[in-house]
Amino acid sequence: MSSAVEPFAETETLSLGERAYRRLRDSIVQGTLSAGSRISERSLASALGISAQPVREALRRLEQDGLVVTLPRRGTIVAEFGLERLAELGRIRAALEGVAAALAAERMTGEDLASLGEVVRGMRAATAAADTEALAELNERFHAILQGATGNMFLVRSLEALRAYDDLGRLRAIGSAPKDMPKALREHVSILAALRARDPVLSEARMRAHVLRSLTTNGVLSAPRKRPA
Amino acid sequence: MSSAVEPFAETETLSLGERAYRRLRDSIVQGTLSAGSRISERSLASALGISAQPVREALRRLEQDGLVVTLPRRGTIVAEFGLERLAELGRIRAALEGVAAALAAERMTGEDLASLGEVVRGMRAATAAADTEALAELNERFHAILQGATGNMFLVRSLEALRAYDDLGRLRAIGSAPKDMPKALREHVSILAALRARDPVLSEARMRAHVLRSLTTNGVLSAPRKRPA
DNA sequence: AAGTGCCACCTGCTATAGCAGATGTCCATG
DNA sequence: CATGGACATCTGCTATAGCAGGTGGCACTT
Repeated sequence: MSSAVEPFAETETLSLGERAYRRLRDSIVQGTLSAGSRISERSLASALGISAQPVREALRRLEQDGLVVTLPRRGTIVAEFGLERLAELGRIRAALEGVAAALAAERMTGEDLASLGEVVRGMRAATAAADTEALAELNERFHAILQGATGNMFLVRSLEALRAYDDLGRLRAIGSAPKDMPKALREHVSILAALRARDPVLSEARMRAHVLRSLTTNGVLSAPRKRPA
Repeated sequence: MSSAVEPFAETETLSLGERAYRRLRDSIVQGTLSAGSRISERSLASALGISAQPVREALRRLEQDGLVVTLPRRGTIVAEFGLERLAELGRIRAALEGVAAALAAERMTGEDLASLGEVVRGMRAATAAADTEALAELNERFHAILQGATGNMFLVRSLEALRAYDDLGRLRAIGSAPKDMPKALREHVSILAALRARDPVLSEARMRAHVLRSLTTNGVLSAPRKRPA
């Protein structure tokens, strides 16, 4: 386990607990810390070159995210997730992103809409060039701008946690086929249109459908299940 | 502030951090710790008769719940919530409870359905007797059984956090009029019917509508807004 | 050889001490 | 009287030390 984690490199402005949290989070999401691995507060602390408290703090937060379970006086291990569980979390994320879209449709400023338009324009170019890497980043920006426009920290935090599971599922399933890139582009365009029209209901429906469709093509969600609205 | 919190009474089996977390959570929800109150790790620790670490741990978790914000090196204060924010959180909760209902419709065992039937039967009696207190408890059981049937810890945890905001909103608005009790009963009955039919889409729609309607009669949600499906 | 109790070790958990940074007060200065 | 700066004091944050409980293995017994 000490081989999976390295000490911190440079002095940053974030607290050690925060840094340890993100570090562990990334390690779990990227699979560096595989499911079932036992994590010791002390050994991990010495591996990171810090004390035990920040590590413990990070583990507590990860536990609240559900990425880790700790048996009192026994140990802490990274949680395991079957495909079924990942599918559940995907559906939850779809619902939350839908609500985020609805809120954004009501609250978004013209500046936000302009930023989104810029992102979508970039998506069109990246799709034409089949640049999957740029597309992934643009997709992240798209959702980040939208969620940020809601101004709701709870929503942002929850979706951030759910994204971790999403990445975790991406490891299990084979990478999404590049042939659905045009489809994703069309969906983003239609979502943006609904946002511009300031239609919460339509924005929510389209966003939710988009996330669900994305999950099915990723193999996380099996059936193209019937959905409301 | 030290007058709002008292030392722990007896030795329980839970960790001090966990106890402090729940204690503070309840105090915030019940309004004992009003919004904007400054919380000091040290003073709160001495008030509870424990050390500072468990308190800090609890504050970190509360921060992740969004109930508290902490400015580095400056202090920790309980977050403030306008009615608008509470309305947002209510809509989020409605969406999540909807997903929970959908999952429950797929996974619920016959035993779970029987328990729900029992609860609904109790609701019918309590509604006839206008016993609001029993009704509140039964309502809580109803949702608890349903959420537990999903077996999804993330969902349960998130909804638990959201319930805190819900209680917070209940303090602001005047108590729900007792005249909507029959309406709530009918909604619960219809939800149970959808669950028995194992219809995820219908269960979700009805549950979501139920939560939204409940929020509107509580005054948290203003308009009886149009909703999907 | 199989069962059993004991003990060293490891775990999460809590307490104490002390750090750097931010704040407010009080005094000297214009 | 107004203003700027130094210091006491508060804050969150981290490190060190030590606690109780749980595990595994080794020796001893039968």
